[in-house]
Amino acid sequence: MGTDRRAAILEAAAGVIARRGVRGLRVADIAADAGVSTALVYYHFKGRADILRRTLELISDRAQRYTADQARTEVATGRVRAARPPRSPRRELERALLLELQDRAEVRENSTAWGELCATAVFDPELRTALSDARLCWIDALVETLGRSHGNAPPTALTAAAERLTATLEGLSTRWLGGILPLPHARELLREAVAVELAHLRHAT
Amino acid sequence: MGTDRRAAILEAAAGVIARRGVRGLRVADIAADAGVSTALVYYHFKGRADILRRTLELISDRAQRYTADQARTEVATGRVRAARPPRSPRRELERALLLELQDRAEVRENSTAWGELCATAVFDPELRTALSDARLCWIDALVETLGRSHGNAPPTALTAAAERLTATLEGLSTRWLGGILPLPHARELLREAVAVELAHLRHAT
DNA sequence: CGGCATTGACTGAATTTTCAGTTAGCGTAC
DNA sequence: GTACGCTAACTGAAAATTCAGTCAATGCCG
Repeated sequence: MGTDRRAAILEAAAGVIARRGVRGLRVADIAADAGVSTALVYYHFKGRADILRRTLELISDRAQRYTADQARTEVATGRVRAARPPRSPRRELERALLLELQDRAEVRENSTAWGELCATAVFDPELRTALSDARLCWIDALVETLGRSHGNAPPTALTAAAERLTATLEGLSTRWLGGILPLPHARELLREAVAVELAHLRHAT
Repeated sequence: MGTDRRAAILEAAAGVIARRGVRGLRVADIAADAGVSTALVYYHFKGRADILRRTLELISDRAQRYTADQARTEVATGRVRAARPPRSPRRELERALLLELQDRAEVRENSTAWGELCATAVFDPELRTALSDARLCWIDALVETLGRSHGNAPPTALTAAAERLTATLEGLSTRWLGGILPLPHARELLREAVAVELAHLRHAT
């Protein structure tokens, strides 16, 4: 276990992807970024494709961690100070989604890499399945959150809302990362999207 | 003006991008696809990067053309048979957006290439500006459509709705092309998104 | 008209660059 | 002494880009 070099290589890969994109990802760059020889990369990984796959896992784990941290925090505080007023469903939903629209380096990197991997997956069936799973999981989580506040709405309506919200989030994220939509504006649009969808759910009940 | 070879090369480039992605774009492929020597590609264009830029222009022109054709058709028929009942604002908006979600080869190709170029633009400032213009133009068109039916809503609300709808469309399109969202479902989600946003606009007035 | 110069479109065959992937071996800890 | 973590230097193939010229058309002078 003396080696965290392997992990460093993956971190570096995520960084390079965020900086130059999957298209611009060269094994030599990863190595340089990790302060390591290219040969070591091949010592630890099967090849470029393998690195990509593992990096996807890293990215998706990180995203998982965001939301997990979030949930854990809520539960913990909920338990400790039971007197805290329950967060409104709207707030809860907003927070869950806005986690992906923050100006923290980690988030930005993650979002960029995610976008790249989505784009790459269009032409790479192997990435596709993994990505598909991740997205379904993400949608399920949202549906669950929605269900807690609008459990009486038909399940298909909940799913549709979750699908639209994640799609909207991805679209906004692309624009943000593409530099044509300032972060605050993106966040505002997303908040409104949540409000709009929730209003619709209430009306549909 | 005797040469449409140059245009053929760009058409071919769009096709190759849609088929293999920007990363899989080889100049030799473009040439082969256009039935031309690779050298000719360099005769007409400065290099790979130049081709990419010009192809983005082509793609965005094509998208423009869709909507222009659409608008022209509406105006024309409106003039000729004035008795035709006016299309409901919702229908009009739906049609404009659903144009990008069709199973026609031309549309699929254009959407795929568009997605690829968006993804590329995140890392290429030169592409970025062009893309930004195209998107603003697209949003303006939507705002205008929205304004015709909800002119009394505050302009910022119209813009926000248009921004959200285009973002949602792009997100759905990505999923469709990525093969994780069947086309009919994507279309249904988009139709609902329109309904949801319009309801919100009405309420906000 | 008919020959000659010029030019733009175009090509096949190099040349150069770029990268993923390999090899041979060094140090060191056990 | 051997297994492990690691590197410098290399290879081979795939692509990008350039070169040296062909060909067909156009203009122009006599």
